[in-house]
Parts: sequence; structure tokens; C-alpha cells
Amino acid sequence: MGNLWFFEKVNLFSIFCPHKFKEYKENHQFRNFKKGEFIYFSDDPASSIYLVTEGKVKLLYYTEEGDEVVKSVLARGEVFGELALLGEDTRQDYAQVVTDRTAVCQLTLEQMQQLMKDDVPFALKIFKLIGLRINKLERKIESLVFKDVRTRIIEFIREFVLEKGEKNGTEYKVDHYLTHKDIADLIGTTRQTVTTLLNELRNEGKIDFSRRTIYVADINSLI
Amino acid sequence: MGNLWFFEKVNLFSIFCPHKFKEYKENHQFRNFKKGEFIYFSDDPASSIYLVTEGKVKLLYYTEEGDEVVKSVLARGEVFGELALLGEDTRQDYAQVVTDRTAVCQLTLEQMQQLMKDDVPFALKIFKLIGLRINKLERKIESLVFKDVRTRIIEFIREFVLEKGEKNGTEYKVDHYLTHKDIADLIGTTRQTVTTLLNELRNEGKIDFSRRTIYVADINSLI
DNA sequence: GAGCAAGTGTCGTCCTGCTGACATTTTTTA
DNA sequence: TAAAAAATGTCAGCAGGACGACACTTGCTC
Repeated sequence: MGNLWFFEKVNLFSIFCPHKFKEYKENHQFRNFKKGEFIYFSDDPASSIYLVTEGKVKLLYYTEEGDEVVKSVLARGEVFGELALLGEDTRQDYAQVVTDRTAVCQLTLEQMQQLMKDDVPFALKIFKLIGLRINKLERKIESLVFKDVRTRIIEFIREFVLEKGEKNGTEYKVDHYLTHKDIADLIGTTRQTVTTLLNELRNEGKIDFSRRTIYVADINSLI
Repeated sequence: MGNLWFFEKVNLFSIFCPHKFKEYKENHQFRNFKKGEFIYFSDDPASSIYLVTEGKVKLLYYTEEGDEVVKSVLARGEVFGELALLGEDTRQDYAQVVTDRTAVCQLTLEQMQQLMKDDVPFALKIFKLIGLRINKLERKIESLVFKDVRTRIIEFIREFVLEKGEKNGTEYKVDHYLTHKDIADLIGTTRQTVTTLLNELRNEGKIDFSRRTIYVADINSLI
């Protein structure tokens, strides 16, 4: 919208992963990971920005009691580690790989800054990404404060399938790698409550799900 | 820290308010407000960035039920509206003036971008500000999910006096314009709970307060 | 393909903190 | 300076959802 119409034309892949498009570039890093490996740890210097090209990556942290908490799960095309651009010098979270054969393209802070200087639409797209992220955090706070768990899980499913699912009319389907514990972390509740509510929603015919998949029969009736 | 050592040297006032430092500049906006006035409304185009030079400004939004919710209260030296830099095209909140004789310096997005291009340390400082803001939002989410209200209010008071209070040994004092309702919004609880807990903390000798002031006897015993 | 770990399903108990209601105090407005 | 509005203080009642416990199922691992 507005003066930012040209964002859509920016292809992050072509910038993050030049080897797929042009001749091989000296400084370009393309890395493969297996399930469970860490891409970075908390307190590591924040000196790179990443794009997921294959598989899933989750960002998480640990509470003082040592419990793992998932902040987000990223799939192909999503960028992470971008706080390095905003002067964060050490990571505040962990980036862990969820699936085998996960690949990321990695740019150092310096490369990134150079690219952003040379390619203004690209720079704007990255900033827009960060802006949207802030918006999302604020909406999450609002929903934690004002909405009950049932509403939060419904809104989560709605956003999740709209953003990452396959559409078929009013029907949506999404494959994922989220456990009930992961979903609980993402919406701020407990594993048991998620299990119970998902089954409740299934009984009401609003959704269906198996371990790896969520189906929404009619996105509109999922209030 | 690290490669960002030079941030401290950047004086936001000298950049936002050139009239106080150099000759008057054509495009420079310096605006005064009275209590209750709005600097911008939700859905206004997000085309300026502001610095508070005098008084207090609060950022707020309204719930679907029409209740006002305070997101933050800003004092002299604090910047707001900076999401315009990240491609937000319309405001997502309201900026309302809390005290009479409030003044802000205003830069348009274009002026801001020009200044950031010309003055890299300034640009980095602004980005750092945004980075810190994201961190704060993430910490707030964590505390909403894992900490009870008592802990949240204690941590709020601690941060608040450390950041905005006058220090005198281990004693701190801060003048403010927050009602119990405002505090409730900021930590995600209700007005009644804030009132009760503040009195509880006073009875325990941890804090003292009047309508406009909070005293902390010993910042270290305020766990 | 057996054994183990991780993930899911379900329940009863309990407690934090929300809700609404009302009294009192302070501040603002006319 | 009186009246109205805003802010604060306090309480009883209630419920959303956390917590712990345990059974069952699925999917890895060796």
C-alpha cells in the first residue's frame, strides 16, 4: 500500500542466495543442518542474518527454571537474526533446526549492510519485515492481556493456516512441526490446555488435525 | 558495547531541535500542546517522528469494547512514532499529551531519512532504539506468561525508578503522571489489583508513594 | 522389531487475580 | 467554592486455567 508498493517485487531468495541465480559468489554462505542442530546460541555475537531456504527452524529461549520456550517456528522464505541490524550485539535466543535437510542462506552483517545500501527496495523490505514483527509482538501482548485461551488458540490457528496453509475454497490445510507444547508456548498457555482445546474444537467440527497437519473446514466459521 | 561504542555521543536534541543549537532551520517543526490534546490519531498517516522535549506523552489504543489502554508514557528525551521508519504507513495507536506545556520536536519521514543518511552515528542510535524496543516487548511477553502480578509490579517499579528516578544512595524517588489504571495497563492487570498490591508493598516497607511520586527505600531489597 | 522417549489425552484440585460493587478521597471544572 | 469527575481503597464471590498425575499412543533408536 501507499508509497511501498514496490516491496512485492523484491525477491529475498535472489539476494540471499545468489548462487542459485548468478555465478557463484566468493563470500556467499549456504549451510545445511540436521534436526536438532543449533544455528546459533544465546550470547553468541549477533553478526549474521539468515534466510530459511529449506526445512524448519525454531527460535527459543530457556526460562530461569530451565524450561524451553518456543518463540517462533520459521519455514522456507522467512528471515531471522535480523536484530543484528538494529545494534543487537549478542543473541538473546537460540536458533535450532527442527527438520532434517534444513538449509539456510547466511549473510554477514557487513554484507547485509552493503546490499541494503546498494538495493534500496531490498532495504525497505527488510525494514518492513522488522516493522511487522513489532506489530505482531504488540498484538500478542494485547491478546495475552485481554483474550482467553480459547480465543487465542482460535486466532492462532486462523493466522497460521492463512499464512502458511494451502487454500482450497474456504478449506485450509497446513503441514507443520509443532507439538502441543510448541503451540502452548506460542500463545502463552500450557500443553494440557492446548490438547483439550484442540479436541474441543475438533468435536465442534471447526477443525480437524493429526500430528503433523491441521485442517480447517471453513475459515469463516472459525471465529 | 562492541562496535557501537559511539552511540552515547549522539545527542538527539541537537538533531531533533536544531533551533536550540544553530540558526533557525526552515523546515524544522517545534510544537506545543496542552493536556489532553492528541499529537496523532490511529489511522493517521505515519509520516513524522517525534522527540519529547518537555512534559509527558502517552501512547495508547482502545479495545474493541472501547476501553482505553496505555502502551507507554514518554518523557523528555524520548522518541516516538519511529515505526514510520519501518514502513508503517498509518498509525496503530494514539499519541496523547498528559501534561500542560508539553513540547515535541517533529521531523518528517523525509527529513529523518536525510539526516540518517548524513549522520551515521545518529542513524545507528535510532536503530538501536528500535532494537531495544523489540527486546522490551519480548521481555514483556515473557513476564506476562510466566510471572504473577506481584512480580510484574515489582519489576515494573524497579525498572521505572532506575530509568526515570532520582537516585540518592540506595534510595530512589520518581515523579510521574501514572494512575493506577495506567500502571495496570502497562503490566497487564486491573486497576484494583494495582491499588491493592501497591498498598501491600507499602505495608511491607518496600516502597512509599503518593499520587504523583513513588519512593523506593532500598532498591536492592525490592526484589 | 523390541524398548524407550516423546507426544497426546483426560481428570480432579486448587489458587491467582478478575469482576462488580460501593465508599472515600482528591482534583478539576464551572 | 460548590458540584462533578476522576482516582483510590477495600471486599466478597467466582472461574479460568495452571498444575500434577497418570494412562495411552506414536515414533524414534539400536
